Amino acid sequence: MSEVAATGISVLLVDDHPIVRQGYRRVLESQGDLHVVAEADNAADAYGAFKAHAPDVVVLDISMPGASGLEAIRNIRARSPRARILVFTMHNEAVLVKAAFSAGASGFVTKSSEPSAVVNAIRSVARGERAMSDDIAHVLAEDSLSPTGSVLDQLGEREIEILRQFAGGATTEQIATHLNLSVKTVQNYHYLIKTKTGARTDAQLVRLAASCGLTRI
Amino acid sequence: MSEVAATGISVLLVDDHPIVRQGYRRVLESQGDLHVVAEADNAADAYGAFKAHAPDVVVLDISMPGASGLEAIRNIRARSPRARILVFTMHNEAVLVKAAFSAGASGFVTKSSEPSAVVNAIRSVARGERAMSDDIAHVLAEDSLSPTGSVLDQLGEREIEILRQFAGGATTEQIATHLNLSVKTVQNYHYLIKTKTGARTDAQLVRLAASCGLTRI
DNA sequence: CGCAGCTCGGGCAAATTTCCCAAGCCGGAT
DNA sequence: ATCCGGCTTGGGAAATTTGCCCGAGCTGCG
Repeated sequence: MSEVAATGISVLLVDDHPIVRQGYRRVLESQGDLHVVAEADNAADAYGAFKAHAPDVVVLDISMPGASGLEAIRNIRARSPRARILVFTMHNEAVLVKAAFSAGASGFVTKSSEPSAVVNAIRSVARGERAMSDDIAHVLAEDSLSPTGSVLDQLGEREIEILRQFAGGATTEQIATHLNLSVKTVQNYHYLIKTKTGARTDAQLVRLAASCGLTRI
Repeated sequence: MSEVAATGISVLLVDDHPIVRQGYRRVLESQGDLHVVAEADNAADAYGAFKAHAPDVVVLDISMPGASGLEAIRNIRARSPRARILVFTMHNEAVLVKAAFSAGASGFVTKSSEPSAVVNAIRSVARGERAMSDDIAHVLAEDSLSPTGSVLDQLGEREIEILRQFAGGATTEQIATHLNLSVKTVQNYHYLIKTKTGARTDAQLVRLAASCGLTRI
């Protein structure tokens, strides 16, 4: 860590908005110990940039067009398990946070955070620690009744199938017919899936399903 | 206008993310002729800041919690018709663009734009010209040629705002609180939106919103 | 002026969601 | 073999939401 302080921390910035990247770059560079060595504007390029520059920390917005940011996390971590990834986004849904961590993220910071909190999170992640902003800790705490891992791992096969069809736009009756179940059973699954994933609304469920690749939009 | 060039252009930044504001500030200040004289993190404070600092240009993100950014535009313009407002957001829906201009915006630039395009737009707006980024011009052009308007064209401004928040994962109560409406009204809008768009389930609504660029997954 | 459209909300029956519960089944642990 | 735990399937009842109708205020427009 002392050598980290001496060398500084190299950062790969991944965000699809050029001016936002530029702004972050300036904020980070002004810190003295943070150096943006590369940028990427989509999930696909993120891994290439990671390979090429081996940054200490990847700062990435998971709400990007094209492939999900969660995919990018898995992609990078699968091939470089020591990668440190800090998710930096405006979303603060518990399901997303859990999905990001189980995909291999080291930290999760919202854009509502103070700049100082963001740079501190980058330093924490660079040291190998987990980091999250206060608001994220709060939503996780509220949510804190499912200690189990990946969002989809806690779902059974039937639940996943029903989630897929639901997120695809099917009505409860259609799902019941497709699967030869009673409407009541499908309703119960619907409820179960929501509680298991921590989604509070159907919209969050759809977003979750989409971010896990369960459905395409 | 020559005195504008001599004095520089004063800017009020309105965005709800502190670090994003800080980033923009640095990018703009680095131009030499642009000076950020004030910031606001919500629509309600925007007018107060405008009054206090009389900036040449207001740069404002319309996707903020609380009152709609469109409200803020109308608010400022109603009391200071000479105000120059540049909308700066990640959304690129034709309906939103048209709503912003008819609310009194002088320009509309997306965050996908190059930083140079953004600063040039600020300068154009400061000169009293209309400004928009290339992608916005493109969607407006497409929109004016399309015989069958977008699904979103049949929705009112409030409906679009509520659809955006809903698709983003907000609960009915959260939306009601954000927009200072009764829960009942939000429920009615929810229903209206469904019937107008023909969506049968909330999931279909989310997919529709996503495919129109109203929200991102 | 009148009409149309948007915004905002009340009302009320019907439907759905939210929880709690039970039973059958199956695989693994004891 | 037996028990435990998890998955699957559904019933039931209270709480909430939806579906649809309504009116009122406001604004812009012919």
